Amino acid sequence: MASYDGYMPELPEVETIARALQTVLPTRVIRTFDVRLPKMFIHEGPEGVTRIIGAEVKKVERRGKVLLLRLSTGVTLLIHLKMTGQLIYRAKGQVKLAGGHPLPHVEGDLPGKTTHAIFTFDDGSELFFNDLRQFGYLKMVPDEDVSHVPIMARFGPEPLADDFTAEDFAALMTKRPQAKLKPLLLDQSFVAGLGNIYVDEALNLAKLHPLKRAGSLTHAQRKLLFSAIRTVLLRSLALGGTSDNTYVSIRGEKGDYLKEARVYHRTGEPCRECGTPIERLVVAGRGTHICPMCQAKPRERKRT
DNA sequence: CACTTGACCTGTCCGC
DNA sequence: TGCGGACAGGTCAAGT
Repeated sequence: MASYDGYMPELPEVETIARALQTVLPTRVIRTFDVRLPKMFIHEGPEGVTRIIGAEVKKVERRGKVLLLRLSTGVTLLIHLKMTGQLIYRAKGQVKLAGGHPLPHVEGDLPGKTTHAIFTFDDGSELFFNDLRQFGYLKMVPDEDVSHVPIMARFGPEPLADDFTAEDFAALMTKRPQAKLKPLLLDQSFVAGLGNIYVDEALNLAKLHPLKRAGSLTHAQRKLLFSAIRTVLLRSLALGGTSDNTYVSIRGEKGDYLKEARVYHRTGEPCRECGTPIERLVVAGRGTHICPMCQAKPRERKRT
């Protein structure tokens, strides 16, 4: 069945990268910025790299699945890894990455043929942006425009934010009663940062079928789904994310969440709760994994 | 208006 | 052994 495995950096993976970069990049000054595949570097106006070279990295943040590098020159770099993007950091003189070579899809030493942009810093360290499928991008935006970039403007609440409560989540659900749970949770304007892996994981933990309508949930189920989302995200964060195929940390290390995934990538394997084989179906055009026993299929009323 | 589909890409897997 | 097609999926634009 399933052939090539994606790896999908979602909230836990992007957060893992952001935290790691935040420990090494601030106060570093960018000495060179080499864009090998021009379409991966998006910027307005003619200045291009002139606002990047010589800039000091002030802070690294995450919003949804987007990384934000705040620079001292009044611009922010928005980095989206989409499915197969990697950011690999190498200290000066470092020979081997912690995860060992070769990185997925990077044969031999860096840069590889999927390396599309390279930063070098004042201390001799380097940051490589690799992307097998070239869907990702680096977008340079003046600080004052960041919140107006469409992807940023659309984001819904951060599911792990302290001030985002179960009641807030339940209230949002009542506004989308017709929506099916899976496409709703994948919608970044509903809640930011969930992708295919953690939607499947959260729905299974909450014992809810992905085709169930949001409006059909009881209040208890809405709160249960909220806590399930937080549980799977926090657990994955603790394990360094999910490495299905190409995801690695900035030091080349894989994440361990897949080892204890409940349903994702476990088609045919026994449900950890009841032993029933995990099934794969397609919902909203995406591979979807469920336990058919724990997650009862909703009775769909025929439209007349 | 809400939802679905296709495009963007490349490597892997499967069938013939 | 080789080749073509399906598939993987985040986001956006276009279609229903």
